[in-house]
Amino acid sequence: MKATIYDVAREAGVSIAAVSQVINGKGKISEERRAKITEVMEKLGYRPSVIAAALTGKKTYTLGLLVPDISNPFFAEIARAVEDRGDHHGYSLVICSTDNQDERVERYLTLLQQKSVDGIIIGTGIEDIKLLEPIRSKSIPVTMIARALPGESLQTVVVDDYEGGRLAARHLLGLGHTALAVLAEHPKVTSSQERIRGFRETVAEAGLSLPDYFVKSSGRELVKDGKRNASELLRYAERPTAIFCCNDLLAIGALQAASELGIHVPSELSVVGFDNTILAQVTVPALTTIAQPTERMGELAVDLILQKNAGQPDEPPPLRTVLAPELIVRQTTAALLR
Amino acid sequence: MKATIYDVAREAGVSIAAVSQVINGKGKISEERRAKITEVMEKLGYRPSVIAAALTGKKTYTLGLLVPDISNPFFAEIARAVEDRGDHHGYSLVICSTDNQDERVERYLTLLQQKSVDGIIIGTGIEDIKLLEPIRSKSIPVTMIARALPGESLQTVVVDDYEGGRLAARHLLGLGHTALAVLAEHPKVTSSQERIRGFRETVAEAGLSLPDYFVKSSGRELVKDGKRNASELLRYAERPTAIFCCNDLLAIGALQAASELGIHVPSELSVVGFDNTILAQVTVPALTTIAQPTERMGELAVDLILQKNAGQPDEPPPLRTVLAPELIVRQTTAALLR
DNA sequence: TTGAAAGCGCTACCAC
DNA sequence: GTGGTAGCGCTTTCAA
Repeated sequence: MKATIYDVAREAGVSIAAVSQVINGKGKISEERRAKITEVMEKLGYRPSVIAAALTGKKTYTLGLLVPDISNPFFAEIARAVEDRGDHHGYSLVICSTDNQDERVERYLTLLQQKSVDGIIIGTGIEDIKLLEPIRSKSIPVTMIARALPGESLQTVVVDDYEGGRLAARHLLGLGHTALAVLAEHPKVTSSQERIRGFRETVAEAGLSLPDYFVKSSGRELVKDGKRNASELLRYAERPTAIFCCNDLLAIGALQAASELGIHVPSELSVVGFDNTILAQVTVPALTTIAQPTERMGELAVDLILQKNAGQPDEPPPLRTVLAPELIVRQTTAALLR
Repeated sequence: MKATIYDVAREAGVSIAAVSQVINGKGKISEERRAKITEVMEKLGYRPSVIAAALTGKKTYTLGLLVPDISNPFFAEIARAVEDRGDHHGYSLVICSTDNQDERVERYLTLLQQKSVDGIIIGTGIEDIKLLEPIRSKSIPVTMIARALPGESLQTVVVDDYEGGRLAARHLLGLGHTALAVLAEHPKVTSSQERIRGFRETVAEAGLSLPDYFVKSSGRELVKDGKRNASELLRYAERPTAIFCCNDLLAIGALQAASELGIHVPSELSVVGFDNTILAQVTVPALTTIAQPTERMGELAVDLILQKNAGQPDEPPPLRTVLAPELIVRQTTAALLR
């Protein structure tokens, strides 16, 4: 049986109030009693119930994290970063894979609310912003991570997707490519849209264009869809010499398509990914990609939601924190041979 | 402000007991009152507090999952499987990355206990079995997944690691390899030990031996350590023609080492991984590996811990469920050329 | 059918 | 310093 605060009090011959005091290290107790109580707690293997404490208004020390899919390497990394920082502050993490379905987002949101989590970090897209209404009105802190919600005034921690797209474009342009294509995620994924916007504008600035038929969207099966779409692109009479993929999974698909079609990477085709997941390090050739500072993002998101702005304790936290992406040049990009 | 059961009761002009009844769909209430109460709940956006309900002896509908590292693709997949099955039964999942450190295991275990989770699924190794004592004595259901604890009478769901090792050995032997080496995980990882045992015995049955200097253990940096160890192996005057790696990450390291040394895979070196994570599909050449049925494992572990043996409701659940591994032949293994 | 009331384990306030 | 006690939100008898 689990020991309760009453068991400890009785065994130590004191009141539960006294026990509560030593649990929370507050109030005044004689050293003697404190020692006695501590000893009894030890002996009984007593662990205060977070549930009961939470009911009296204290926190649950639990955070919720919504991601599209925890088995997606990028989000697994985000989750790890969030978990670590949460743990650092004494919080644990409830994981919720939404598969990008609003219906699941809604379910999880009310579930987390019912469980009285102290905050919810959202790293998944939400189509219908109204879904957030219920939890906002219950004043549960919410922070977005790796995904921005257009027009919403939510705290957000993202990488500069637009700039990431620009980095990719500049890199490819610098290598002499002029026939550029893009493998996008599902059209509703905002980060993907931004990356493409940055890419497209940079390409335009170079006096080139990115025709619509050179931009392919994917569904849920990232690798497979990426492969299929890349395959299509590479079969055009005038095929692209470089493909910018909105994430590493899509890039893997592109690499597979190229390999299957006997198109050599990077001499005949350059491929750039996004996210710099572990996958980028294991492909051969190793994938050139745009890195997101996942660890930093996790830290910031957690600190923000817990209102632990270590830095300037008085300044109101920024509503939008945009981190710089970084181009990681590996082996899938090269100057165009002719 | 969050609405409570009192708010609903007052607003509907009934007692909280009545509200409680409609929440739980129990007891007898007139259709009229039920409708009225439901309406008020709706209007107030009322969501019963799981915390408060849990305090009265009901469940928390939360499960804990311990894994070495959620950012490791294999465990991310296990987590997804567990999450899905838990969700299926109405439970949410708290993730705990232990980094294989007993100290963290201990911390997380008491934390989960304090949060009154309804069960803990452990997918990480534990050196000191005594760590489980506290939670076992508090009678919190515990189930092991993907990892077995030697000599412990805990419900366990694992793949047949020994058989997995045999599969790998038979495959390699069948291809004509005689100079076999192994890339192991940390010596304390039991699943790794079993895989090697199966591998070694099968090799022995073929009249060959697996010298100790052909078996290398790794630390925490799987890919890096795998690369370093493989590099060493491949530099021996008499180098192995095939390497069995205890997981895909190590195999990636081996692939990188081979590539760096200009040793062609699979014509000069065959590599077999373990786990069949997404990584195995993205390497080039694609990795031959031993698959674990992660989805099924997640289902079983959750059903076991929740005691929902759909099958035979009366039979006591098996203490040890061993699932069959499967050899997935891709492109990193080939017959030995000479 | 319905509601009053006794907890569940803990915190916090208030008297002593 | 110390302990009594009123809740926190909900479930569950037990009378009415």
